[in-house]
Amino acid sequence: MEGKGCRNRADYVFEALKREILNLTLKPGQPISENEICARFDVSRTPVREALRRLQEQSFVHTIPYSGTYVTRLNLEDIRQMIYMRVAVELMVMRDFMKEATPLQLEEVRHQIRLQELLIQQPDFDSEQFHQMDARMHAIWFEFLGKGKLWEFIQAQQLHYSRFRMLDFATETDFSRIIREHSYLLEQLEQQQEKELEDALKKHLYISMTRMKDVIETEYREYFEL
Amino acid sequence: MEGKGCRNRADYVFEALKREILNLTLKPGQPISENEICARFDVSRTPVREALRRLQEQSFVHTIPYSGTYVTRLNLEDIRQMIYMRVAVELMVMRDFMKEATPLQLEEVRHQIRLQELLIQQPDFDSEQFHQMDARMHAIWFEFLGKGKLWEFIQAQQLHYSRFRMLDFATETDFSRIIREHSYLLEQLEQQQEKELEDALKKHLYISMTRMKDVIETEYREYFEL
DNA sequence: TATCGGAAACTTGTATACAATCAAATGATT
DNA sequence: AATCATTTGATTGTATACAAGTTTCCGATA
Repeated sequence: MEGKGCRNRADYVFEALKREILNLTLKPGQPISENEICARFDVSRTPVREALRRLQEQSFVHTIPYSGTYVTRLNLEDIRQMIYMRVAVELMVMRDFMKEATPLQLEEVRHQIRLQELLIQQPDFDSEQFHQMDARMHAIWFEFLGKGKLWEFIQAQQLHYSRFRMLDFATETDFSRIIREHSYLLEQLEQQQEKELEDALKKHLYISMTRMKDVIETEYREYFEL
Repeated sequence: MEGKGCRNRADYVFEALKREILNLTLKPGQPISENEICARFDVSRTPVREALRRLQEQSFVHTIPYSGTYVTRLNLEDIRQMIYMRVAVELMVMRDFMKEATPLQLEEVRHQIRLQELLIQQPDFDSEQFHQMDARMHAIWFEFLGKGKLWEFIQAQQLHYSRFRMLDFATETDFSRIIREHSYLLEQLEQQQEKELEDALKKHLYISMTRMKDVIETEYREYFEL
């Protein structure tokens, strides 16, 4: 019960529901019954409602008064604009980093890429592990620039995008492609090739968007708005 | 009571408190008494607590269990990184807009700038009006690119920055400077001067940061962390 | 006087009862 | 059989009582 930053029952329910929404255990569009949650966690409606209001504030659920509460559906256009934002921010971070990167820092980045290569060579590696390593990879640029909080913020506000990527990961098989792209990014950064860096980063971040277009239209259509 | 999107008492309290926090009626660091709020709005603790939990989720207040609830203080480093993000996003938007701007759209921007000039020539103009016009100005780039939602998002996540700017506006007297900067931005955009555009935008957005440094250290020190 | 202990008065956390509203099922009417 | 009004059961919204913990204050004690 008291795992992580759960200082009370409302926190616990909030974290649990958030986790289930993010890993798609609770499906987009699915109705959520307050009383059912109460029974599941053996708490009263008060902490459950607090959790739901907080989830609503982050647009993970929406409530229709006197009617019902539902897990929000994914919105492709919103996700597209979020990725646009992330490209813009990460590009500026990389350009700034390019100007002042020390050999020690560059080696640290290379180290991260080599770790990724070793991970996917293990026969039973967990895609969740890779996800974390990928995030760590992107986080490093920010931290070296003293913009760690900004990365935290970007991540926090991209949780819907991460829900989208959850769908993506099920179909992803070629992890080596991602690593090759990381290598290429570092290469262009070291050689101060601004234009190539920009194009590569855009491609790297937008690719899941294009890959998923058809999957959405068929299998998971009901997970999306419109 | 039912003004705007207030569907219930909790919504009403939330909007009211949020407004008071943003315009600094409720001062950073100030304790908030649930019972006092109850008395003020003549509602029970339930909707008040819902409002506070939502405000907490947006980091406008923080609650120490069994102890108290307080308006969050401003964090200069956080604000700095937020502005960095905004520069990155807005710069990319302007660069993209530069490539595909139509004469009609450019005229619309010029129109906005002229409106600002006319506004500050009125002897009794409201600085809040100017604030809105300034926001409208920046919003236009996004809308023309079909990224309106992204601007909404940026704004929503920059409410702390807006709290900071509230302090700034009290001391701001030279609104014509801001308008001159807008004109200059448009000029560089029309002439496709990427480098100059970038420098001007950075200066335009970072300037309040540098202007406020000394004010913070003296008059409003207790509004900030550290 | 200074320090420690404990009671009292605050704070937030939780459970519960009930009110308000909506949505679906039901039955009367055409 | 179809339609409309009503009832029934669902949901969320609100008030209140009490539990749990923290802080403050005051007095006993060294």
